[in-house]
Amino acid sequence: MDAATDTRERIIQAAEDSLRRFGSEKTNVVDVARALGMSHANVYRHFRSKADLLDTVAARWLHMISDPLTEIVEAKGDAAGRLQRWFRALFDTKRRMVRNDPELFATYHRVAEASRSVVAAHIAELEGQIAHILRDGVAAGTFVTVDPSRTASVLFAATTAFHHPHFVMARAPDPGEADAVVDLLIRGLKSS
Amino acid sequence: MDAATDTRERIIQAAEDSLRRFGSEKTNVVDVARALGMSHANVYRHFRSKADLLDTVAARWLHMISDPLTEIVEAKGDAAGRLQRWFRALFDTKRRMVRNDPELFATYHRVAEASRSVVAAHIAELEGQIAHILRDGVAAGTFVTVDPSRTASVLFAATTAFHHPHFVMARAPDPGEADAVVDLLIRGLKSS
DNA sequence: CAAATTACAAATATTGAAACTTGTCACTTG
DNA sequence: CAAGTGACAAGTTTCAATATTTGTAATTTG
Repeated sequence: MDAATDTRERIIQAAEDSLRRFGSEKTNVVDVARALGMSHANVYRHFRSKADLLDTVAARWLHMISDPLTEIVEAKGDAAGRLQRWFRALFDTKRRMVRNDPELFATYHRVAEASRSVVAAHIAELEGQIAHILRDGVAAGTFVTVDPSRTASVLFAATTAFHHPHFVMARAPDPGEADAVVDLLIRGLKSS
Repeated sequence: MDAATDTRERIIQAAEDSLRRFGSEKTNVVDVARALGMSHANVYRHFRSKADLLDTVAARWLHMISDPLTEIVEAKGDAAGRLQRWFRALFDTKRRMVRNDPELFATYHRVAEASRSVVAAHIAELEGQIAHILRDGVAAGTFVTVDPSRTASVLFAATTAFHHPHFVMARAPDPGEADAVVDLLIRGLKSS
């Protein structure tokens, strides 16, 4: 890792610290720089803007959600079962994050919301994972799907109430109901 | 209609006027009273609090959404088709309201959000309507549902992205995708 | 006497001057 | 000369004083 990359990394971590300790409202470039003993102008040598820095932080946070799910996507065997496990894992991660530290979750949600393109990439990543499982299921004859990519976004939309931060924060969603929705959707995917 | 009921009605309408013209932030009891040429203390003879008045206004607005749907609920014939039409009508009403006057929709949404119990009653009303169609479908052998009431709330949750004000306001939902979700759910309801 | 009012306390919101934050640029340093 | 700094303009936020709003109670009116 060269010096510039290291400094960049330290700025990102200082920003994460600031978000964790003071929240998104009170996080500013001057304080992040001061925590590292550098001038705030130097931060602007490594990031084009405050938004650029926060986009980077948001992207990392969202990867903490999507990365562990790849294990389920790449597993072998029954596509329907994997789809069910994938959704359960997603819902469970969100619920756990909110329960562990609601403040921090709300902070990161606010930061992510401000980065429309970062969120779009995250959703594309998740829908890509669903599509992957669907393709397996279609190949194995489990699902009747014609267009896995389109169906992935249909499934993602149909489970909004159980993974969207807005709802996970407002009222911890009922896992039983989440299972019932996923079961109903999977039954639909299996039926001709 | 007696005099007290009439005054109550005029206050409700003045509050609606104020919300339409000035928004929820700038609507206050003093101005509503002034618009009617009465003292604000008199408003408190007819409503226990400002929240009570706004709850009443919110309930009316929500009834403009749920009431027209009863026609579909009470129609005869194919339950699956009625369920599809019911959801289409709901999504379409929301999308139309937002498109016609986004400001006013956002205003009423904010007012309704402040009245948790009024929103809960609205959701219960809508889920009751779905359950009614489901019972017809189960009776006719179209659906395999065991518990219409529970399944109604499952369907309502699975279509959140297409009827929840938050999403309808943020990005006008794609009607094609909404149809795809409802189709998939109905296929699930039909399959054993 | 039901409907409404005036007058008031407590909570909340507005406002504008002062302080802070973002972003840039010419300049310094190892 | 790549990495960093100090000083600054423009935009935004904060804070305390001021004003408004909510809700109550004693009193008036048709």
